[in-house]
Amino acid sequence: MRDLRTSNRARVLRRLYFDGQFSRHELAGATGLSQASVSNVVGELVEDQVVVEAGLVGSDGGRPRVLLRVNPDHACVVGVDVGETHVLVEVFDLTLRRLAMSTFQMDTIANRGEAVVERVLAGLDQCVEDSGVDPGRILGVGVGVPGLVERGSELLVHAQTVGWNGVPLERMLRAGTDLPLFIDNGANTLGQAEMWFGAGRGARNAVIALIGSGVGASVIADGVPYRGASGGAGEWGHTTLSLDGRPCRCGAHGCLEAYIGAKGVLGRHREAAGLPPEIVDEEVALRELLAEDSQAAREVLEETARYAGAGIGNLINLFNPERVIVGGWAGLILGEQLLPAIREVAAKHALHHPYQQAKISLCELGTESVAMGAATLPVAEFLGAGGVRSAALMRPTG
Amino acid sequence: MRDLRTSNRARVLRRLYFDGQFSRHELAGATGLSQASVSNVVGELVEDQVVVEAGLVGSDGGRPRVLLRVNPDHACVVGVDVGETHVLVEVFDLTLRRLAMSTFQMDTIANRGEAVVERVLAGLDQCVEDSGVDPGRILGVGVGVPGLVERGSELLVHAQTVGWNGVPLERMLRAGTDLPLFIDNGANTLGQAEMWFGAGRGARNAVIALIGSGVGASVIADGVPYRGASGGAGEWGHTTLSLDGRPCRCGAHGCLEAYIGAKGVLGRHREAAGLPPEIVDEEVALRELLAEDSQAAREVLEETARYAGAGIGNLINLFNPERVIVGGWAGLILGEQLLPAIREVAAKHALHHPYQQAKISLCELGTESVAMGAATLPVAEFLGAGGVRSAALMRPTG
DNA sequence: CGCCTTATTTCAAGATGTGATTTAACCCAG
DNA sequence: CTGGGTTAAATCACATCTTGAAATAAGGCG
Repeated sequence: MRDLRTSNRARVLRRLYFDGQFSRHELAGATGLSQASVSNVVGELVEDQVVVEAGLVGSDGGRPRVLLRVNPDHACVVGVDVGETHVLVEVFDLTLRRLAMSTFQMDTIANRGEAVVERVLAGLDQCVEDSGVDPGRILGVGVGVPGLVERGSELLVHAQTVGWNGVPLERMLRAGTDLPLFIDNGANTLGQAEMWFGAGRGARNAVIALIGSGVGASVIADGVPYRGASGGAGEWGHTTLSLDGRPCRCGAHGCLEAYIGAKGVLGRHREAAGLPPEIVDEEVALRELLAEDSQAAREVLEETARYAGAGIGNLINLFNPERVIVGGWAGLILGEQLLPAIREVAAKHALHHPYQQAKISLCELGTESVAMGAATLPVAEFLGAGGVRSAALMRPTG
Repeated sequence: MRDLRTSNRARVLRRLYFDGQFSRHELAGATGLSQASVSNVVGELVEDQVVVEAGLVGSDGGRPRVLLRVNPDHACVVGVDVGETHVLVEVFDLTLRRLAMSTFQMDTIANRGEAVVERVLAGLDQCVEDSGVDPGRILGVGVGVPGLVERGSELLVHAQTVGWNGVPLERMLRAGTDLPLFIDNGANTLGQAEMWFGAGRGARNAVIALIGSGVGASVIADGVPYRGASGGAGEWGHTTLSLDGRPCRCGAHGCLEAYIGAKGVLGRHREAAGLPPEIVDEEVALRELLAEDSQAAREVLEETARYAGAGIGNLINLFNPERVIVGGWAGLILGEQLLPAIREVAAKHALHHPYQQAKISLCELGTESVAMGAATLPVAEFLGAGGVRSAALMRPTG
């Protein structure tokens, strides 16, 4: 009994959130509830101002239907993208339209957890002020971080590449804000954004394959993010694709990342061209490589497509997804040109049947989607609680 | 309201099924229900004879607790293992103790769907007679098949290796029995058996890695089998581990199966020894290889451990499981000797954090567990329905 | 034998879903 | 402009279910 009403509210609310406007009558059909129950539930939701009426739709001779929709201004959420060299804070309304943003570049966040926290809190204050929202309406703050999030007795962030080794980010942020905090791997939050609003809409099983300097993946299984036993699932970049192959920064050999990560692609090119390693702007270098009209460049790119295609083939064989969504800054640059070749290779390496099911495409949202995806976390909590601030959304003090 | 009682019955029943005996009092704590509700629910379950009282436990001065347990004789289930060269039918009581079995060897089931159906039905009749159970008490028949099960408008079995290309097994069996049918990939049913009664007990995230002539995996994510978009998830054997490596029977190159499948191991050995390919009893040959005291054999086995370890490392990186359970007839033979080496290699290829979470061990149940796991399917349905024959368990006719 | 402790059942109240019925709102023909 | 027709939404009465509290059951122990 306790949470029957809650779950029915959640059903109705989710439908309205993701599938737009419905009348009470249509909601009954869509949610499987009786019309009487929908009436009751909607009545509560309207009274709570979570849902508002959005006009009438006349019909051929009957009482017009009253369309309902989620009230975007009922509450707002904050999304934070902690990248390896920047901190981005954004405020959204309930439907994730951006109200304000604040961005800050850093040389590196390596070993600078305190500075990151400071920037996040400053950006939060700034954004709230700029957007003019009532702080009491903020459902929570979602934070995407560039590493593994371990949920033990305390939430710890492990981001090897920037020297974060068990950073208690939640506790550190908690010292500066009372808002509910939701912290997850940035790859997962980006994936979540694509699932809600991008290339993953409508899919229940998808893999978002992210290629940047590093390589990772976000897995959605049966509609929910799959995190594994300790939040470490989806480490696609360090799967072995070529036993005893190129050395990888993780210490192993033959990892996918060593071939298709931006550093791997550029490194292979410089080796092929007989040049010494050099520190460059990777994004510029990658674009130059794609534009370069040389045998060496073509070969490196062809090989990149072969590795990426085989890697995606592996994802298809193991996860049998409806969608494989390629993203990450390097993934988008490479994908634009190489996607047809990648599809071809994946088709060769994946089994016929699962390959048929999988649509391989590029991410549709920009790189800001890490913050937007982070902001989905408090929204998801809110929807699941049927449009009420659940325990997880209660501010610890008052 | 509709299924609140059902879900509470299911909660109580599952607890009793998987965690043994409880008093009503303890059940209240364990399920989160109030004592009054537990009393009501248990009252119904006892009246339905799904649950029986199992004696008293005295205490220091209070009313003794009445222990409850699932009634093994309330119902029974049938499990069928359709292998590439045999059909095994077993009858179990509700707690999956075997009551009877019937096995039948075939040269091959290739292109012999009709013959398989005939043997399954004959075995079913035989077993029911041998066990003396009332056919009306049979909850259903679970069938594990050696291939992919596609659940579309009609259930179709695709088993490439035996030439089954869209065999409508459910319809074919339906012609010979009214019992509810549950058909799944044999790898999945075996995995299910290990999760309920074997090496996977208590884990919520696990991968069962099966090595036989072919290689596959069964993935359990958050306690439920993960099947992907169309039942084709877990095709571990055809993930690429060595780009452009050994040719695989699937047509691609460098598949894991080409290295660690029984055929792959034996083939590599014969090549290393400079012998021509030969048709042999693979199991015997594999045992001989393990016993052989030669440089060539040692190298082949060492290489096998390296491939298997890297393959398992990939599973760990992608799924972050609590357990990796190695099985399959060849997996058990190889694993017994190579498991330490495999663990070592996996540790090198997997990232540190997810590797730490994963316990790598061997299957605990014998090869009959395919049939037993198949039998868990109707039981799971029964438990989920709160100990009632749900729609899925209703016999189509009367 | 009666008090104490603990387990289970009973009871009354409150919450909720649902089918049937009623009311609301609008179209349109006459 | 009025009344019938039509569809949407609200209301009602009832059945179901959970639950905290109180009552009852069952045994130990002084």
